[in-house]
Amino acid sequence: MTDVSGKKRVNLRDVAKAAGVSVATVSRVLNSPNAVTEKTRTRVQEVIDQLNFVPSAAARAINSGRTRFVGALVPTLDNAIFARFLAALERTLGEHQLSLVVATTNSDQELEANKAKGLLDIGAEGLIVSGITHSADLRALIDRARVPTIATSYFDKSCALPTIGYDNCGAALLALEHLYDLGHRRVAVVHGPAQNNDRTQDRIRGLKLFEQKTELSWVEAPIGLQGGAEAARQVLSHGPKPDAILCLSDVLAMGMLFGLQGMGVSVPQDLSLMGIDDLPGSAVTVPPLSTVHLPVHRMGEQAATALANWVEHDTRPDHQQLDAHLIVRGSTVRRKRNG
Amino acid sequence: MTDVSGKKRVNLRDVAKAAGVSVATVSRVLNSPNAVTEKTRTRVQEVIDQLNFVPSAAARAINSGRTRFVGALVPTLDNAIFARFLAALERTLGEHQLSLVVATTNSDQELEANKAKGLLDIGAEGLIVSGITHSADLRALIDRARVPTIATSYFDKSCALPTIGYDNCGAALLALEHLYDLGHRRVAVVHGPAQNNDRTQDRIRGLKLFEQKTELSWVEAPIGLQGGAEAARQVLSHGPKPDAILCLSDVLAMGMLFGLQGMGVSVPQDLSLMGIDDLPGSAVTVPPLSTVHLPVHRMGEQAATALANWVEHDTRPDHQQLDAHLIVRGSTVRRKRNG
DNA sequence: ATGAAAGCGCTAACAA
DNA sequence: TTGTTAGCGCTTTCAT
Repeated sequence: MTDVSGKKRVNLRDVAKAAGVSVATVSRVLNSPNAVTEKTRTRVQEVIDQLNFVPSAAARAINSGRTRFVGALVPTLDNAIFARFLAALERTLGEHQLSLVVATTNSDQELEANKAKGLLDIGAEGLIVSGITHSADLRALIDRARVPTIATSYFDKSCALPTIGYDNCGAALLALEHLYDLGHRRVAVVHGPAQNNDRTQDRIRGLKLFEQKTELSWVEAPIGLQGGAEAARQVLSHGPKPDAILCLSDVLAMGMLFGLQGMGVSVPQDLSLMGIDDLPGSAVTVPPLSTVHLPVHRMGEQAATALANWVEHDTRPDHQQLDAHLIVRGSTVRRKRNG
Repeated sequence: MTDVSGKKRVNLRDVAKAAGVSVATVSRVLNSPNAVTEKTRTRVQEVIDQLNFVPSAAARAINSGRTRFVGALVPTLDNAIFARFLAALERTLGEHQLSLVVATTNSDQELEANKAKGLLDIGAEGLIVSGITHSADLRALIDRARVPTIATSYFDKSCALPTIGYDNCGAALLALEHLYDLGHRRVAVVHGPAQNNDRTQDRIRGLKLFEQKTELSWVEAPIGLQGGAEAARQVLSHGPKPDAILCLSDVLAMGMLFGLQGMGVSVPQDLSLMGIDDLPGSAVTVPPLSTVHLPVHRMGEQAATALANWVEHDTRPDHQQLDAHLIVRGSTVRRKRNG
């Protein structure tokens, strides 16, 4: 702290002096209270409270090697799905007395590696990354520094990093199967930028597994309501009208809903529409959006807990698969005989 | 860093030894390069690069008092408006080599004070808070510790803290005047939880200034699409149908749009609808949303720059008012004679 | 311009 | 159980 204030911060020695004990004892009541007599402990604690003593995080870090914060690298804050994830992450890390430093990567692997390095340089004890595809630099960095690092939003037990996430491929398939079951055969798929985004790539891969049974067309659009709305135009202007539109994220689907509405296309009368994510708002759109629920909140909690344990007790977590499940609402209906 | 890895991190001494200079010299090329001969400087720099030396942030902090990070306290991440603000804040702080630690307060002043204390304890050099109303604890904390702190999302030059934000009262008024100009006299106002949220309170205050000229009714709803959608029911079930609905945030307005749509009410034919915020998605709703643009992105940039300068050069920033302006789109139209 | 050395506030051996 | 003391890696006088 740039001690602008006159009197400098109270330190261990001040407390020790005031309590009539040694610095070691004060340090003990802070770090291993059981190693101190109850009597001295309470006395010291009183002095600590009275003097409003707060141990210097820096001094502590330099000795114990603990900084008590971890870093999270996410593509963007500007998407409710990550914001929700981070909210849960932060809350749960807090329960473990860990702070969270957020860095956004804009889905740029080089930027991601740089920011990760920055986080490590300032002492991050662990890292949360999105997905399993990262630059060689970042992988080397994590390897070399042996930083506890968890990959999220993706489940892949063959990944070198522990993954905590869902099966993106399966989630997409869940959606497409639902549309298939409803009789839709011609499906337009709208997805965010696939480059540098393995979650999206994996969802696309899932859909391709189904390509014999359905006729798929593809549109890439920037994530966001705008992107979804603009995609509507593309979907309807090229080729024959699809039976259904599958957006690989809910914001895209909401944007699509507006886009279609603007063009006079009714959902689900004219075509079915689905998303993936299940944002809170997806239940109140008109019609309410069928989607695949992705448990990002739980993902945040589990990632936080796993990372905290790894950092604190050096216990590397196992991969954790979270369940993604279909949510059928009003935006998807059985295909009418003469569409 | 809990040095799990075998060989420990390179330190200043290692560099000094390898370069054949003293630790002081190495420290100098790091912190005041001009105080060193070009020759030695380059030589030392080479060794630094070669050994991949990164100064310990903790050790640096303990000496210089600099931790190079600041904290931001926001009500929630789960609202695009804050996410956008933080994105800009983070980006711009990065340009000043400052990291950002985010803490969410859930609009709870006590929680806010606790989290602020936590941030300060771990060495935050500055703070960004939302609004100007805070617990006595927090005010005392900021005062006592003399932490550079900027209040955002609110402009009030009489505030003890420098404020960087817009005139919430005026922004709301801008919206209501627009509705008034279109001939609307009966306006339902939908706002988020007002308790503990001075931005909302100030917007409400603004509207009340206009209460002689318009007949205002009030509905409070949780922020989010859901909240907005549910508010639709309330707005239309109590009392006579309003000429227009003014939502004090865009997400609420979007939710309202869905809610109305679900009830068979057309915007803007049956009534006009406005928001405040101007989210990117607000331009693509159907109809596109009239709103008041709040420059949160610029706010993030300016807050970051101001805080960075305060922290680095001890220059307390002035209050900065950002311009909020009306955006007229399709959701508001002139009131028809026989509504 | 450079180096030697004294800390910064704390933790962790080690001793008592 | 408690105290003494040696660092941790760096910055910063103060000499040279």
